[in-house]
Amino acid sequence: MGSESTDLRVMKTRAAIQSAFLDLLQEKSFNVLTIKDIASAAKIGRGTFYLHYVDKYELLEMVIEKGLSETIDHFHPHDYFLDGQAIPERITAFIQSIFRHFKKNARFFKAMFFNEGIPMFRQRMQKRFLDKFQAEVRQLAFPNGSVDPLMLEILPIFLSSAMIGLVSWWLEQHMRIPEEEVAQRIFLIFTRGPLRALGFSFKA
Amino acid sequence: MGSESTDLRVMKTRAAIQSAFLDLLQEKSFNVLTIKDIASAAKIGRGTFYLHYVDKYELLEMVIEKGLSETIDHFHPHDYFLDGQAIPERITAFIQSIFRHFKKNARFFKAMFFNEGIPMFRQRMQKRFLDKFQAEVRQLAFPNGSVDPLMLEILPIFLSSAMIGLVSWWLEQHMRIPEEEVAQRIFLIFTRGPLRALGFSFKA
DNA sequence: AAGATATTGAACACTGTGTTCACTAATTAT
DNA sequence: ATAATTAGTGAACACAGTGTTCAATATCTT
Repeated sequence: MGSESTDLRVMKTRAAIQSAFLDLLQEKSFNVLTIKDIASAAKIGRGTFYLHYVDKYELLEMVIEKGLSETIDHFHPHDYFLDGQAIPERITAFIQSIFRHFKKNARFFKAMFFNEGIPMFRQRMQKRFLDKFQAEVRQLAFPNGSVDPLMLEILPIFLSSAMIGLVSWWLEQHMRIPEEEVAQRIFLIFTRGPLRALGFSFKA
Repeated sequence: MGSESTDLRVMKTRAAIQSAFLDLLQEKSFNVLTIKDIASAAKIGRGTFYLHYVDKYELLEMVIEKGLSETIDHFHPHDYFLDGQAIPERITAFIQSIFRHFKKNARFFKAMFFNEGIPMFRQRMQKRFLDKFQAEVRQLAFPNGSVDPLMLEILPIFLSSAMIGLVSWWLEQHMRIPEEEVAQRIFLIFTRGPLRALGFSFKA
């Protein structure tokens, strides 16, 4: 049951299971997927499935974990700031790289975002982003030295929720709009704020 | 099976089912909930459940629909703007009222946000917000007359994702922080933008 | 080539589903 | 109040999916 094994048969079987699983998730809700479905799509015996995973939830767990750790490595908030100044080119470059990563792994993310039965994927993904962010943000030199602690707590949640929502929308639209375009608008929202980005001013 | 019925027995039974259901969702994943669990918590026969709902998914559907339509009525974006100007007091008042609504219906929202097995709740809720927003935003008078269409598409998604994320975080923290405090920070983000809200400036 | 290990497929008990049916209880209409 | 109507009960049933076991077979490793 150990996740590592060099036996060819094991590797082939697991790859077949995971690939068949992702394919099935494009068409059919995770809720109604049966082990029989997965086994026959992967062309293995039903009993064989149980030699590798306790149940379909563990399989999902493994697939998610793999997908998320690959994703999180693209994320280095620390690089986008220098001495309390944001570096615009790096920020837009980062936003674009995020979108490209999602495009490259669209099969995985479409399954995760849009399959009706996947539990808590957004939350899990967000948690991973937040953890990484927290770890890196402590090393940041802040302007003025002191920052409002509540703002420091709220903002990462605000931003990660917003970004995950946007990426999900973009995938849902089949990546219709070039990532450069989207990234540019996001940058505007970041720098000017949502209201001004739409052209609003404020009443005194 | 019609959703409306004035028969006392029917109303009592349905109320018992829905309340037991929400209670169970606080402790146990929707995935592993059985009709038997629900029936015995609601103190009805298992067969009786099927007189009212096709399966547990339809029950969930009904409960969600009820919760969301009550929520969406608290939302009147149209009121927060006047002739291309945002009205600060109204915006903060609105943000606070959102948080209060979630506090008042915490049993429902905790189940929906944090129960492992609820499928796609965030997405569904977001869609309802977006639809309402779209319907109202057309009536808005925009500054300069013309607005970047892509920005107009992206921003509602950005904001609704962010807000849903924040509310969910706030509930998860057991509403530790007064809604006035949170609303004030959100207002800052809206007006100054995320980066400036943290005190960053920009390199040319 | 021999030994080790993974896969197979059939069988098994078990749990939950969704339906039916005759019976009883509660509600509504007269 | 009583009759007519409708809802709830509880037991039985067939069915589908689960997770396990076991001897036989296939495939890898050394």
